[in-house]
Amino acid sequence: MRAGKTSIRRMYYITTAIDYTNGPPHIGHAYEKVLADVLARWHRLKGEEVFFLTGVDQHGQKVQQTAEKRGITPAQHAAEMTIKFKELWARLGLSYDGWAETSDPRHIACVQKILTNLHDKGLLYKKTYKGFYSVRQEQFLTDKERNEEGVFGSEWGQVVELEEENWYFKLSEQAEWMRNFVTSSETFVSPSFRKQEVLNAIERAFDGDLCISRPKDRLSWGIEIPFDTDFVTYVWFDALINYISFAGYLAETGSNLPDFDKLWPAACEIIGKDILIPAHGIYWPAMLHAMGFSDEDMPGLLVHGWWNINGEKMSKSIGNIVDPNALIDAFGIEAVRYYLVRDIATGKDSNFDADRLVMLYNTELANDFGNLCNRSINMTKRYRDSILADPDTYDNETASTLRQSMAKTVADFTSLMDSNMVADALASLNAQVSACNSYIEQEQPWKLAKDDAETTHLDCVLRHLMECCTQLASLLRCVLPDACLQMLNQLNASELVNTMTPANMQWGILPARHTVNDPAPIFPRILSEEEKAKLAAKVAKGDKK
RNA sequence: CGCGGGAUGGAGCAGCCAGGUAGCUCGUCAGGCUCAUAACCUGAAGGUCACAGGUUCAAAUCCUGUUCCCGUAACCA
Repeated sequence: MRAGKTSIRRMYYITTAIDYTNGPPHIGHAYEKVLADVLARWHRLKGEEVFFLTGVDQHGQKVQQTAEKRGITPAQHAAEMTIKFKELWARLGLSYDGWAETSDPRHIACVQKILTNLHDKGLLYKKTYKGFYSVRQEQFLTDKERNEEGVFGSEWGQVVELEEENWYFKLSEQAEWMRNFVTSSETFVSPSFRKQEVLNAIERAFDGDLCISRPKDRLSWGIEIPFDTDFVTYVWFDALINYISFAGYLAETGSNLPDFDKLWPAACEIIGKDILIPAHGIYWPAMLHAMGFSDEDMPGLLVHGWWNINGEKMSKSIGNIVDPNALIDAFGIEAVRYYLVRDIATGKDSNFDADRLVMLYNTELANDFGNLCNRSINMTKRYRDSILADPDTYDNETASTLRQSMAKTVADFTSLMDSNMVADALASLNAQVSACNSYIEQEQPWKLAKDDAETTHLDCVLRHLMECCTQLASLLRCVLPDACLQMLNQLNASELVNTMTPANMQWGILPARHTVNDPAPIFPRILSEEEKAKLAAKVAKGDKK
């Protein structure tokens, strides 16, 4: 549909679901955004041009209701909640390039153009629906809502029979295309086990068409339907459109939005498993196809799992919502970012456990990686006045093995991150950290330092350690940007790795006579008072020995 | 009823798609080291891979059935 697209240099376009501004953000919101940020940073690290979009969904019934209860306007309530999201994202260091909020006039204009186009094509129609309506819940009820006696229970409050006109999107016309597309596409949904769910859902979803409007007297907080101004459009043609509206689709000149042809299709739309069906797996591609997008112009969906709390689903009614701000207050940003992508296999569910958060931070970051860098730099400082000798003056078996495993780590990390398997990528990195710590034990640099005959041997050991720390820190930057920058600064290597991508990362980043800066712990251990006391007791005991 | 996921040493997980000595982290125990954030390294104990059949020279992995756990259940126009 867009001739000459191949000549344009494509960017890596990554999006997240836009969060509903009914309530404040919880750990599930934070997970999705951190995952997106890590992947965005990874692709930037690879030298790709990246556009990372996230934002908020501000319209709808629940926002309007909550605002009414609070005695403020929906716009005010949405704006307040939006600030909470933005503040959290700033704390977590999210590097998004675009911000999508559905009350943005540019988005509204795009939605209205799309609706007009579809209306002109005859893909939208108006029809009257008659049914039972719950005044309290403000929704129509189906037979499913009837209880065993076949009546609507008291939870629905007053139920009246009501007749209402609305606009519909001819979803059913897309069924055959959907079936073919989802069956044949290798990239539309990942992980692959989700594809079967979408296929199963297609058979059920296309019985009828999709209602896309609400009369204004029932819902005013939304985008007005341009050709029938008594109605606003309802959720699908509002929220889902953000992925293209903020990427510059049908944008006016001077709108300050990106060049759509460079971005689309999105390489990675990150969503939770709860909104795959029907919204993103069915409605979204059907909408795009109706708008004229071809198979090649469909986005790739990355469907992530959920954090459960003590084996239970996180929910307001159970009252087990985990507040990301409180977590950051208690454990710091590095620990939270690390945990959220380390302790869950992308796509699967995991159980949230603050003890594991602390454990993973203390062991993998503080004890293993942080301590490796610290002890290595410290030895360089102590034994060599912080100056590395020329390379190639000495070599041995252990050094050669370490170089090989370092190269393999870069390759493994790359292929795992490219498959969005962040937890596994971090595991491969940790394996190399262990190899480095093991290398130190084997070589015992503190002994080499006492032996004049081992001068070049010691130089070799220190150089290998510094080089590994530099490479490891530069890879880990996508997960822990601030901490790794500090580490690279201690290594005096932040400039040296700036232009480096994993693909051209080779042994020998640090030049001859490279000088490192003074070491300082970057990942201080998280200890409770009780643990501190325990450690002190252990030490006292050890001293007596 | 349907659909999806899961059941692997004390805990949490990977491996299963493309069968071939059961792996990782934490915990436990025993050693070692002293450069380091009282961190690090080595070794050991601990599993009939939910159960029952089948295919195969060979099954955690493929097939069939069973049990248990979790999620979801469209069409709420």
